[in-house]
Amino acid sequence: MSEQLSKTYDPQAVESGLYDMWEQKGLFRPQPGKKQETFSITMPPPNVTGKLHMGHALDTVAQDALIRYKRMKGFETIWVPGMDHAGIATQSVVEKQVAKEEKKRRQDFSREQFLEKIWAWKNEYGGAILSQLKALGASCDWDNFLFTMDDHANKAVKHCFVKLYNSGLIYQSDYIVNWDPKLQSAISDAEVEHKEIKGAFYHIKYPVKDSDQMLEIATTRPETMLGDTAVAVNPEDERFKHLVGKTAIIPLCNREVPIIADTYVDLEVGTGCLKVTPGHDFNDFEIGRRHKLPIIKILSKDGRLNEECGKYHGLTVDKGRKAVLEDLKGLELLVKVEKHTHQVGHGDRSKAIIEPMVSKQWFLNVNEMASEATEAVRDDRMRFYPKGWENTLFSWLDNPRDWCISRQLWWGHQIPVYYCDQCQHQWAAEDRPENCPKCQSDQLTQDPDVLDTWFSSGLWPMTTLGWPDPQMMKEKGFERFFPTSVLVTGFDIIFFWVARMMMMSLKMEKQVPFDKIYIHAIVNDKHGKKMSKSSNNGIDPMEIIEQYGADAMRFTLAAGSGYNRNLNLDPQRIGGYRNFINKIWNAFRFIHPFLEQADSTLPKLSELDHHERWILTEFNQTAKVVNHAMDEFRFDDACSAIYAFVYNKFCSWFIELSKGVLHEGSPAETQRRATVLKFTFRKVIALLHPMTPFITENLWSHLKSDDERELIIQDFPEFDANLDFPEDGQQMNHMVEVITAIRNLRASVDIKPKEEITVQLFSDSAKMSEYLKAQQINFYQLAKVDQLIVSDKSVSRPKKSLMAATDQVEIFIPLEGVIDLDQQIARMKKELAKVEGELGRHQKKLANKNFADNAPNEVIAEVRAKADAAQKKLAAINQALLLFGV
RNA sequence: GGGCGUAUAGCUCAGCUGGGAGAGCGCUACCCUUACAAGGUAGAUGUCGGCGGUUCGAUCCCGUCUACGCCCACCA
Repeated sequence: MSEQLSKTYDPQAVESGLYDMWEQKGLFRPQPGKKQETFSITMPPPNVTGKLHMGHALDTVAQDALIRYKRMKGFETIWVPGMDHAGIATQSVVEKQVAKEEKKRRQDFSREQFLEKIWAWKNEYGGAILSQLKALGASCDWDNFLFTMDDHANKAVKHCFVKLYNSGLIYQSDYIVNWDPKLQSAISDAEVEHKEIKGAFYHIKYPVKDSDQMLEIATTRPETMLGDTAVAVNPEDERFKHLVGKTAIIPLCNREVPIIADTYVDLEVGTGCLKVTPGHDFNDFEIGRRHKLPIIKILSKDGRLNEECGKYHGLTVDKGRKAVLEDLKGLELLVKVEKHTHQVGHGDRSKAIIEPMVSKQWFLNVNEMASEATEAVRDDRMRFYPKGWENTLFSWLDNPRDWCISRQLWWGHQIPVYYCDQCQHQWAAEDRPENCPKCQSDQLTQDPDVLDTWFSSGLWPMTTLGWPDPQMMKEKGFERFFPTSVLVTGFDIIFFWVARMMMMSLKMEKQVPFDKIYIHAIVNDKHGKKMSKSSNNGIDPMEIIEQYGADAMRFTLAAGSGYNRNLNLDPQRIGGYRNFINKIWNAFRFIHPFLEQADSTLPKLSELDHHERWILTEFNQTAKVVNHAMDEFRFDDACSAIYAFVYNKFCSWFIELSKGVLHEGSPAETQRRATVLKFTFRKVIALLHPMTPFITENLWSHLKSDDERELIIQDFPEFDANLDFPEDGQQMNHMVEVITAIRNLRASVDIKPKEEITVQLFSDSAKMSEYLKAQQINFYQLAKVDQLIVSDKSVSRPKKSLMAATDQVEIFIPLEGVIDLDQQIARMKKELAKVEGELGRHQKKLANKNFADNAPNEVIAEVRAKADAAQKKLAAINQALLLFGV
């Protein structure tokens, strides 16, 4: 007890060492608790290339708060951390590095060589984010850490793939996909972002063979005409009906193509004639299928025009477009150019313009899996918080398109499909086979593609718990922890990730992957703008932690998190909550010297005094609110309840009221008060621990007894009916009201804080009078009232005084000759008007027959009570005004 | 084009199943009161986006308009 406590809270000093202590003592590991229930969370694995940003911080804080809450409640908890190999992102980083340092391209290396480079990079630079999670206080179980490219994860992926392959859900097909020319890989629909681009409609004439007629088509992508294999019109279109079945000639390449009729063509749009490019347009691909049109690919992997394009071969799409237009102009086939803005797909990673392109890819048929997932949400086996997000999920799952799962990358899980070079047999296998099962040849080739990163992510909640290895599942407690309790994530990956986990888990294990899904807000800057490098409005969590401490940042994020979808973060708020942490710190400094006098248990309840019963009651209410809020993921409500209790109850009143007792009370009183202070404060920091683990654990070390363990595994406070004293609560509220009124009166005439005053109170209630008399000493401490006279209302009131009234008590401060009478009268008249207004409203309501007939009884009673109180107040003020001669 | 969401104090946001509005920050005044000036006490501020409707009563429910977000979508 002899150590010096700094006057202000110093986050660096307070927080340091605690994380290592928790970890070294194994407190993050699952431990059976008193509840006999489990609570598990799988951490959304951050990218190996990632740095902590505010979004992660919020995600982490929400999860950690839940885990700590449940751990303290006595659940056996596990929070499994991991890291994602982030196929595209990581490969790009290393490609850039190699380009810079060695002036080489990926293709200059063998696959094995390049993968070695990526692993080397990963081991050296990857995972910086993990230590940042620790700085935040994330109490995850590092012993169960998993990297998505670890052997075990790889086995899980292969196991799943083979199962799906053998059941026929995974198939290979020449299909039109989103091709990212920068990555030179296919990407899935979900990875395409549509952005508005200013382009143009080019109207082009196609000659009709053996005629002088021309068909006018409109397109935003004229260069794709080099791949046209038909022109389509609507079968009902009178303008073109007679041309159906004839042949059109594609200019520039002079290809003869059929003119076909297809209902897809809209009579109203464009010219009514549609050029059909099955190789490079999603709709045209479908039309092509219906009409068995040939497919001509005009682009190479890097997005340039290929050898099909004759003289345009080698040009980029952009240059090709210009050249094509130039030539059309020369042939007088370019009719007009209209400005037009339209949506163009971009790769969400590479930002490159996506080219629809036919290529051979692997697909997962998700039809059935999607409806299984939908059903599981509809019948409440999984529940979204807030519930509204399930619509977002449904909108996607309700019209599923097969998922393109192959990527033409090296970094990732290589597709476990093998080809026999001898007999062309193709099959999938979990372990690399030695021989072809058909012809026994040992000349085998594995499919070169890797799987979409989200394929492995989709298995994540299972993989991290040992699936599908029976031994490992046993060790990691799959039985106990799966389905996981809650998934905490942002709405931006509902499609990418949440939906995929649902599908995979239901397919593989016939179980949902999690019971609840808490979707938290996206963190923006204080004006609601997305934080981004280009706007330069990002707030770096690590800088905040350095400046204000992890606890202040955590509390800020938690206080801003409920069912909202945006959290607009104002750094000033963090400062405000840092002050709150400081408040806690100083409350402790106040209690600190008295700890030695405190007992370790509360005295008999009958011995507690009024204020002690009151603070225990208030704490009880707070604990109730916090528990409820935490169960519903209302971190905002939990935080504000604690915040209000600490400031408005514990510090402002209980500590203030305790000063007299502690300094001037009898030894027994002092000891009792010290005991209650300690008892309550211990509870408060326990209640706060999920939000602000560092300072609370630090303070706990001063407050715990020798045989008690760390706060992180202490009981979480809950409502305790034995410590609930409603009557004391009500009385105390009256006293607070009276004291506030006195302070108010003092302020109104600038009575200096140090100046002592006399106050006369009048009340009709004997009980109230008695109570107020008993509180006399507190009036001195809280409002510098050195003389308090309490009388019943038969006693005449002092003249020319400061006067105020509550519904039960009249308050007079006699200051004859000192006060400005007119000023006081004006103040009282203002108050009078306010109360009159209130009363009028209530009376009007009560007089309304419809109200009396229809409103519920309790509402009527409430209004009547309010009217009553207003009436009494009004009478008191009126009477006082009479005394003033008004 | 469809869908979702948001409009409440100067700023950022709460407001539970309808009974007449709250918090934090900021602001004003006065205080270095022996836990804390990262503090204390007191205070000011709102046609609860507009217009209709339901109801005894609407910030809350319904309709509609306006503004701003976000998501989805193949209008060539």
